[in-house]
Amino acid sequence: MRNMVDNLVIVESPAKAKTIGKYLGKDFLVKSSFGHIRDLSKKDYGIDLNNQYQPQYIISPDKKKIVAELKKLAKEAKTVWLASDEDREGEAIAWHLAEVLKLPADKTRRIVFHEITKNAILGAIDNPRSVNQNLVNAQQARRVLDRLVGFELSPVLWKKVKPSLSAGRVQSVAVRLLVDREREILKFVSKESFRVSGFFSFNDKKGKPAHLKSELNQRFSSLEEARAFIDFCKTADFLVSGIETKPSTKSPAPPFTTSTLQQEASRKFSFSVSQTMTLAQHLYEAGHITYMRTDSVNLSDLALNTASKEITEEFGKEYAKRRLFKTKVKGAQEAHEAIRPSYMNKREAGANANEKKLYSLIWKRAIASQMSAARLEKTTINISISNRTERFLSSGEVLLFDGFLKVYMEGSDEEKEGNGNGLLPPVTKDQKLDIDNIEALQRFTHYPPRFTEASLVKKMEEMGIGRPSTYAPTISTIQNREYVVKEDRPGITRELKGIVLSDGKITSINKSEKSGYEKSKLFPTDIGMVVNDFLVEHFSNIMDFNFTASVEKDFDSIADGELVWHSMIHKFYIPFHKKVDNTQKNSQRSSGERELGKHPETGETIIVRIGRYGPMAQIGEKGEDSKPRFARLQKGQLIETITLEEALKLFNLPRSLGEYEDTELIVGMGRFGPDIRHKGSFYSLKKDLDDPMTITADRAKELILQKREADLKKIIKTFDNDPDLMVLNGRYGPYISYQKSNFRIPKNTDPAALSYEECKDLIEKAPKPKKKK
DNA sequence: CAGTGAGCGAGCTTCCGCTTGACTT
Repeated sequence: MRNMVDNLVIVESPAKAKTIGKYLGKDFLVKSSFGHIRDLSKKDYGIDLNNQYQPQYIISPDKKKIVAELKKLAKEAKTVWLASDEDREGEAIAWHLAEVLKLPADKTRRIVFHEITKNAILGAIDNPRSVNQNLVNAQQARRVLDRLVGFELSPVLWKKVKPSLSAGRVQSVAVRLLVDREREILKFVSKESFRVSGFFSFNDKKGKPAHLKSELNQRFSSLEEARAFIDFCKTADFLVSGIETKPSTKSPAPPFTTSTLQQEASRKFSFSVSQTMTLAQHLYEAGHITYMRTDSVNLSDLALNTASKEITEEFGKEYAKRRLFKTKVKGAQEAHEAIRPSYMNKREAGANANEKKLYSLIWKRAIASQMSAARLEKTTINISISNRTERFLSSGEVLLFDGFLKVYMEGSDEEKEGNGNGLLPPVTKDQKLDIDNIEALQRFTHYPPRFTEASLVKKMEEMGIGRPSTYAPTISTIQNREYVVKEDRPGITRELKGIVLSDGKITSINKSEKSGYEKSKLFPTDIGMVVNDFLVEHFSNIMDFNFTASVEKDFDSIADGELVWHSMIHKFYIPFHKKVDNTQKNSQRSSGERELGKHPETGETIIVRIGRYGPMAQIGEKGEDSKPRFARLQKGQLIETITLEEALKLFNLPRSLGEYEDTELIVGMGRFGPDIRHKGSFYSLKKDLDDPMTITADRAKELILQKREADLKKIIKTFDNDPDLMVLNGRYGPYISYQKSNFRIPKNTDPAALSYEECKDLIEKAPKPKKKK
């Protein structure tokens, strides 16, 4: 048995516990609580509405074991150090620990540190305090408010829209951002203009021919205007009227926070936010990086010093520059450092290719943040046109000193357009220029971009909605609820009108551009839109983008001891609950129903709406002797935008493709999208490849044969005496399939060698399936 | 899991923020 240890330190994360344990030595035992240990009970909201909103806490089931262990250790220890994070949630964790472990005040110390360095931790031990009850109360208010909002709003949706839906302070506003943006895009009308580019030639001082590319400082709104201008150019003189050089500098971005890491990993590697977090978690647990859920851009002195040393050694003294960054984010709590390598001189780490990529990104960003600014020189050449006020401009940028750009350049969400980089040819002032050609080309304004997971996180962070620990889960939730889908969508190729002046003649040119291609973008669904509109109509205060900011102000007042937390909740809850009640009783069911028009032949009304199984179109109504007909909407079609013609087409399904193997082949829209039905089996069409409206019988047969072959490959073993039992190969390896249920095979078992009896035995002994939808 | 588009009515769903694994078919 181990000797009792005098000092028990409790932190939130086990990886942190390990590191701190090393710094504190053998008089201290460092353990972790694995985050919160208690939460509100789910019964009756877990809140006593008649008694000042008293929270009803229960130990979370998955924390029972750790709580029992901590209880025992706390009893044995002389002093218990509560070292959870220094923010609202961390303070609450410390308080819950003190309550649950029944810690007497005289043997309990609350300590905090923002960085995991020996000095910071020893300093914290020297400066203990007690639990700050005001801050705890601010957290309780936050928790109770979120529970009340979520658990009162969601049931309204179950009744008025669809079961199992959800609403909440954070997720509903996230969806609203997407719906609002989608509507902006839907009503967007792109404007055309004509951009004029001039290509000139001249002989430089040595008489060598050189070329200069430039752009007119004005666009024309029609091809006619552009043509008139270019026509004028035929006889005009072009002269370099000015050369302007301006020095400029570019400074590095701050080191990563959770949100900026997610954005960069998305831009540079196309990682989803949850993928980024999983990789970062691994790097953290392996000791390669600091904590990955943070809103701070701060670096410890130790990190600053080692970064400076690394930069000086690697690139030279002139590349190092100590920089301190300040957060600009609303409501940042800054309990940790920025995300950085644990050891700044370690250039590579990670167990696989993706971890290595992410680590390298973190290293570059952290190192770059401590490097000198890049120095540039930007040159603009002005080209005047005789008797015209317009000018052609040509610009170039020369890098004088690369500075931080030597290691890292931040990505951008905006697509870049045009020239403006690189060296310019050696023109001199008053140089006369000859026309190579002058071209006018149609341009179209583009609608605002749809959100990616990462750009949505960025927006949420800017608005102070959600926390580093919840960005990824929130993004998952709104997709799981099917408020939003992440998809690629093909764009269109657009023909561009244009003319070109060359050799004194103007001719038409044909060019085209790809437009509107969307890669891994978030699209709101019909359900998302209907739920959003319902909530905006009935609960405009919760859906207001400033709701979180305004309650955060109240939480701050509670933390400062200026506001009693349950009074704040009461003031919110009374009118809110009244609205909930009123909406439950009086509001209409909401299905997003929209009338598209009448059937061209029968005159029946055609509507689209959300039905029990999702968005659908309906012809006619239920009457004494009339039965309505139904059809599912296809992927990418929205209730809000579908046309009568498109809706009518949906009723062409299911359709017959003739006979195959003496049985009819039918293509239709099934629960999982378009499919082929044949002999009681279903064969999914390949998305983006097959169109149910046009698919041929030959292609259908091909799909059937492919599926049959794939199924055959899945079979490892069958048994003649019992066709229900099979050993199959699945996504997670071999498994046993029996009467539509699946069973695991223990590791180190050869699936092909299993006998019938062994299989039956495994089925018998299998643990009962857990409840799942 | 492969239809259907409403209905007996029981029993369930749901929030946000802290943390990690466990484990899927």
